[in-house]
Amino acid sequence: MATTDRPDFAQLIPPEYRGHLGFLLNKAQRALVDEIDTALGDGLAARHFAIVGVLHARPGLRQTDLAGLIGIDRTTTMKIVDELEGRGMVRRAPHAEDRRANALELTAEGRAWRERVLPLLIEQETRFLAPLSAGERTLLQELLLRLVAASFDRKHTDHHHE
Amino acid sequence: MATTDRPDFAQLIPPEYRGHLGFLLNKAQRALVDEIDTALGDGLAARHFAIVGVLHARPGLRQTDLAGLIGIDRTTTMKIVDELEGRGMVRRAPHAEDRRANALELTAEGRAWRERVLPLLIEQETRFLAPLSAGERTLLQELLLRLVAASFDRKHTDHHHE
DNA sequence: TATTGTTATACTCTATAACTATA
DNA sequence: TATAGTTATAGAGTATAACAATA
Repeated sequence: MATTDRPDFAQLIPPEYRGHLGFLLNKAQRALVDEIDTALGDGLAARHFAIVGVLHARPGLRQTDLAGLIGIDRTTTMKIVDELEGRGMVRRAPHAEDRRANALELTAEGRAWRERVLPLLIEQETRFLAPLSAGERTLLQELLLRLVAASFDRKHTDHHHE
Repeated sequence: MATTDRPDFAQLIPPEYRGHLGFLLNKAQRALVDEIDTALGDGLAARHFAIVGVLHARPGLRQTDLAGLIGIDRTTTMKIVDELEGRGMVRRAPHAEDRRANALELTAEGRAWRERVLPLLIEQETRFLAPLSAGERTLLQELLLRLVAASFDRKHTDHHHE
């Protein structure tokens, strides 16, 4: 149904790994992110776009909240925000209610970059998902969402008796 | 259908990311690998088990072939094989037909470790996949396999005219 | 006391470059 | 010339520990 005029490239994957979930998740994730990073170019990566996307939806977010939202450490967030600020895409404004905190905002340039690369990323994701039908794409997303939500559950439900 | 006696933990995932494939793949992969690494303990990780599993199925494999099989660089393979050899689980035997090459083999201890941890890993994967029905698990695996195979295809089909 | 941003530091995973011994 | 293993090194990506300012 997909590339029937070619050899079956699933054969490139060793049989021992075809059912190995960790392997498949790892390869799928790296392939997608690598392709996105290549499409973005210019030293900017999927990670940068992720933050720009969040700030577009939630302007004024604190750095710590941003870190919690995307599930990485505050100090890791620092570095990415530094890079975005260095390119003039993000501004660290003083927070109105807490003088310790930064209120993160997109600059006009940050918004423009987002508008510019959004079609590229959609095209990239479309190409990556091309082997699946529309229904399968939705399904894949839903299945992954349930797995991730359950793992969040396990992690956040602190087992104090350990 | 899954944990109906609890709040919906999908809410922990920011709405901006619920449909973000890269985010979901990333979190799913890290959650699974982290849980496996914790279950294994003792400084051994999913990566070590992956190599032991391959050598169990294909004794006498060269290091370079092993690297190609699991899709990581030779030099990365070196380190993991070093660690396994240091624990007496893998032996670098001389290759019968090529004096440059190593023929990698599991030792008795390597086989014993594999037998010992295999149930742990199955239990871990079962727990991770618990939110999905049996049919959904098979489907997830199949969808991921098709995506990974297609990305291998794109990578191995060299575009000489670039 | 606790939290925000920050810095310094370290650890993991991965790859590139170059060496050596074979082929 | 090319390849297998190896070593040294460097780059991402991530986290922990500790500090100053503020809560």
